[in-house]
Amino acid sequence: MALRVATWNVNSMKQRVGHLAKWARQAQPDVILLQELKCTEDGFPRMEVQAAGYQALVVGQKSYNGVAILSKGEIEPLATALPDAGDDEQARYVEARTMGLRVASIYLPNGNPTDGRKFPYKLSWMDRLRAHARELLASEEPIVLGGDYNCAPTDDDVYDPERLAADALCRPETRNHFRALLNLGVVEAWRALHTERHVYSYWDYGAAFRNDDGLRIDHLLLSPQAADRLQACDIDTTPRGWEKASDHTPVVCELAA
DNA sequence: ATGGTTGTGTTACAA
Repeated sequence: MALRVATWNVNSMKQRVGHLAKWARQAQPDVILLQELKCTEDGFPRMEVQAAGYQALVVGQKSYNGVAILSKGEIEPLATALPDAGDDEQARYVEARTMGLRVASIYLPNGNPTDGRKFPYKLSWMDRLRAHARELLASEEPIVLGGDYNCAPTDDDVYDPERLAADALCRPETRNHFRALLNLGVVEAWRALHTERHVYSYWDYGAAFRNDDGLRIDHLLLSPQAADRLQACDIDTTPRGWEKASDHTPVVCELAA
């Protein structure tokens, strides 16, 4: 029986707990990496998540950010932030061991607007992620680093590359940092198994989903030991079409047992 | 089209 690992930026856990439970019933993922909870650990709907069949490890903060790892198995917490946090208190990283994997839920900074403090913060956060990923890979474990990377890796992952060329999600600096992460030896699961262009995981609110004006910015990055077990990876657009949807939709991979 | 939308939490900010 294959192991299913999903990532989903839910854009408010409070607003989306119903969608999460409904989708989990249909898709039956074993592990779900969540981003943009927009709640504290105290505000996390633990009972509903438990009723859906999942244990949860939550790193939250008021109003913004927030990440969690949900699992049908036991969760051994390993980290609640990236190393070298300094004065960075934003809840964007959580890591654990579960179902025989090491997993992390990542909410990479958006970086817009690019002319202020946010873009340098994004790039330095990516540097910290890469340094930590290098350490993790030395363990030679099966690892899944999943989340909202706020990076469309190439123009093939963007509905209108020219219009978004200067956006922090597409800027060359962002893409160079993302490639540097891949160059450590991790595999981006969806692209490893698909050649289609212009397939997306995020669409802005308004008419974007209707018009398929999206970006592919939610990714599952696998260590070689996980990538050797990769059997499938798909983007499930169903929940994006539901009433009161998140602006992101889940990405799911299957790993051989 | 110089718009448009959502969520949090307060009338602004982040996305």
